[in-house]
Amino acid sequence: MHHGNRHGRSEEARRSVLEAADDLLVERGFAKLTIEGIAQRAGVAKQTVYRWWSSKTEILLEAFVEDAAEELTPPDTGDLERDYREHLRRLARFLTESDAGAVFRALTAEAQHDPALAARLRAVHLDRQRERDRLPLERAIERGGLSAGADLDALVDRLVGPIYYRALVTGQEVTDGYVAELVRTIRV
Amino acid sequence: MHHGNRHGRSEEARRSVLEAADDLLVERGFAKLTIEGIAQRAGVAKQTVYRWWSSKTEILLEAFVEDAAEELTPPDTGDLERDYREHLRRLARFLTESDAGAVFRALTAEAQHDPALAARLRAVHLDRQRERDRLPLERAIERGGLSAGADLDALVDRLVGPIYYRALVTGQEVTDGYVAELVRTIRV
Amino acid sequence: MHHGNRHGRSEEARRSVLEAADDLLVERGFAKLTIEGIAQRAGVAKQTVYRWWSSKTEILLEAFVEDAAEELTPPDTGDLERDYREHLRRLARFLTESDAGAVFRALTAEAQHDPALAARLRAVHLDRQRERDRLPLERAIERGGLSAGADLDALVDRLVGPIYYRALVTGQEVTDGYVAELVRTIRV
Amino acid sequence: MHHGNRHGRSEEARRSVLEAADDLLVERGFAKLTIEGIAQRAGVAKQTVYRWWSSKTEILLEAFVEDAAEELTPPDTGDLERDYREHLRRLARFLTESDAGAVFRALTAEAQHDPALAARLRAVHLDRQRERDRLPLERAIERGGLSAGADLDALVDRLVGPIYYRALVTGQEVTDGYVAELVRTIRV
DNA sequence: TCTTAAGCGAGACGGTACGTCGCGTCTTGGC
DNA sequence: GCCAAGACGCGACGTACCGTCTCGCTTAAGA
Repeated sequence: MHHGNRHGRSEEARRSVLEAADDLLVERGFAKLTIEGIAQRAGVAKQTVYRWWSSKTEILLEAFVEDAAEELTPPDTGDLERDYREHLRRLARFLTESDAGAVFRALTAEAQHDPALAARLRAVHLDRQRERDRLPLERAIERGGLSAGADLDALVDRLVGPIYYRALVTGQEVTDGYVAELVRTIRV
Repeated sequence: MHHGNRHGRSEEARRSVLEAADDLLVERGFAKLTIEGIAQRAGVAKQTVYRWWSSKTEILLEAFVEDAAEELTPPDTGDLERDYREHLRRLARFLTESDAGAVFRALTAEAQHDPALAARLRAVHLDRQRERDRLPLERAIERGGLSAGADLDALVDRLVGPIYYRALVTGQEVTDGYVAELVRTIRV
Repeated sequence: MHHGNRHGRSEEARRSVLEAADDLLVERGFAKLTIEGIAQRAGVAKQTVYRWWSSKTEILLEAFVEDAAEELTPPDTGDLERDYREHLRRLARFLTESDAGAVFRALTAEAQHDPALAARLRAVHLDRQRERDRLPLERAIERGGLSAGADLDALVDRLVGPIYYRALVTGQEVTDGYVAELVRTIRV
Repeated sequence: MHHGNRHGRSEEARRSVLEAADDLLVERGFAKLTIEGIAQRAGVAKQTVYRWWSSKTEILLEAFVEDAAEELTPPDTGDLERDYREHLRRLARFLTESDAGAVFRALTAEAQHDPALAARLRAVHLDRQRERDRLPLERAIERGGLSAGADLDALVDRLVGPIYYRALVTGQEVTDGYVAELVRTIRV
């Protein structure tokens, strides 16, 4: 086995770091997550971490993109409201219960006082997620079940916004009934 | 001027600390906000800070409650939609542009990985704010302009949720048109 | 027990550091002597070392002055040559065999590329030692056994110079016979 | 120009390293002399340095032997004292003012806590230098101007010892008068 | 009036983590 | 087979804050 050479970095070290960061975030929380600790858990030199990442949020971002981004694609049942009921339930569960959701919340939290991170987070995840979020609406327009003139952006916001709000701000539970009522408002 | 006495804390020191914390948060951001720095800026001994607060978020929470909580009361014009248009516009501005909003975002961010802080934040601000947020709806019901059976909680979420979502997550601008369309959905 | 307050540093920490430095120099040698290691062995925070000393040589210098400087006072038997035979033998043993001598050699070594240290070393030790080195000559002049016009500085150099030369440069042994012949040259 | 071949080491790389080491020692001092820095300045891979030398002192030793060892041969005027006056003056100047002397002081300094280096330094330089140092004495004996029974080793020590002592330990200046008086003591 | 105890500014303390530098080892592809 | 390049694990550097502590002061209540 070798460690690093001129033709690029050690993939092994890279994976170790991402996994260690993920594990430690879930185990100890963001505040107690340190680069020193990540390096130690990963069995890697601290310098190796600093060589490839500039901060612990960069590591989390890469880890997040790597293993979690594709989870949240809405289903395609041919029924607009049914698709969103399922999708929003999954979104709520992702935000409040999953490990990947914990990483996402940590990143979103840091992005509040780090505009560069906010931009990166949008670029690598949020923009793509937004496209996935609107898929059922686009399919409904294709099927003719929804007016083509609708402001999809605003409509998506009205669906996912309250979910994020409850998950990130008020901490209120997102019940099936809550989701169902939310989805019913699409018919405007 | 005096420092200390045997009957209670120095109000002067308390104010200095809160102001220093507020200023430094806006100047340097949450990550560079340190208790050591707050104490120095406030001209106060570190021990004095630790005597009365347990963390920098506790200080920010007290500062936030002290100077900002009352800003976000919706107007009462007798017109439901007009009240919310104004209220949501103010909410968006508060979240994205004001100093107090920066403190709120920092606290909400920290609350993502600190359940105790999340609970405190709800207790001292969010619950009360929620009551203020629903005032126009309650007045509309009293006026008979809205069905008494409506689920006000869910309705409030559908109004403020998208605002928080844009301000805290996607960073998209909240335009007057966006607010107007959002408010129009109340009539369901 | 207390650690530090506004009325000066902890004497306990100071002693621990000096002893740890002394011990570690003898155990591991100068190259493997680290401030991190000294702090750990002394049971002291690294910052406490840096607060009071600027380098490991500063620590060694203080330790050296504290426990070793007074060892090398020549005896006073009333016999000039006898006094120097004894003194030079002790000097050789100090330089090549004692722990304090090891510290002295380390400091002299560092002083080769650190003029500030060289000056400090002279100020706190060498100048005083030089005065002790010439005592037998001065007593001999008082007794009338030596011409008052002699260049004492040069004479002292001719006595101690070869001892330092063998101890620090060539590593040749300093035998009793060598010392005896050296001392015999005083009668010029 | 070529880099590497299958028939032995690159003389070009060797020279670059020795020159870089010499230059950097004089420019930055021994403490700031690093193998990493030498390799970079020499335009050579770190591995190439490690392939041929085991430490920075080994490099300096080779550099020292290469360019400086022959400077200190005493003149041969046929006059014992005159030869030594000139030789000791040159020795003092070498030790305190020349670049090669800086390298020598650095090596002697390191040799204080590195017996292997001390032995190497003697083997490659000091022993030979000692032979050069005694040449005038040997010539004087041949000429009959000095008793054949004299202890030449001790005599040489009494001449060069004080010079090294002043140069390496006390830092006092070595004046022409000082040298002259020292040389006068040969006639014992 | 005089003691006395609580709060104060100050700052040293034992720690942990920071981000950087240099160590000595390694692997690679080119010559 | 040596070379330039450079990533790697490692360990120490010197710094910044952490949260705790002791100190001498000021002050006001109560003995």
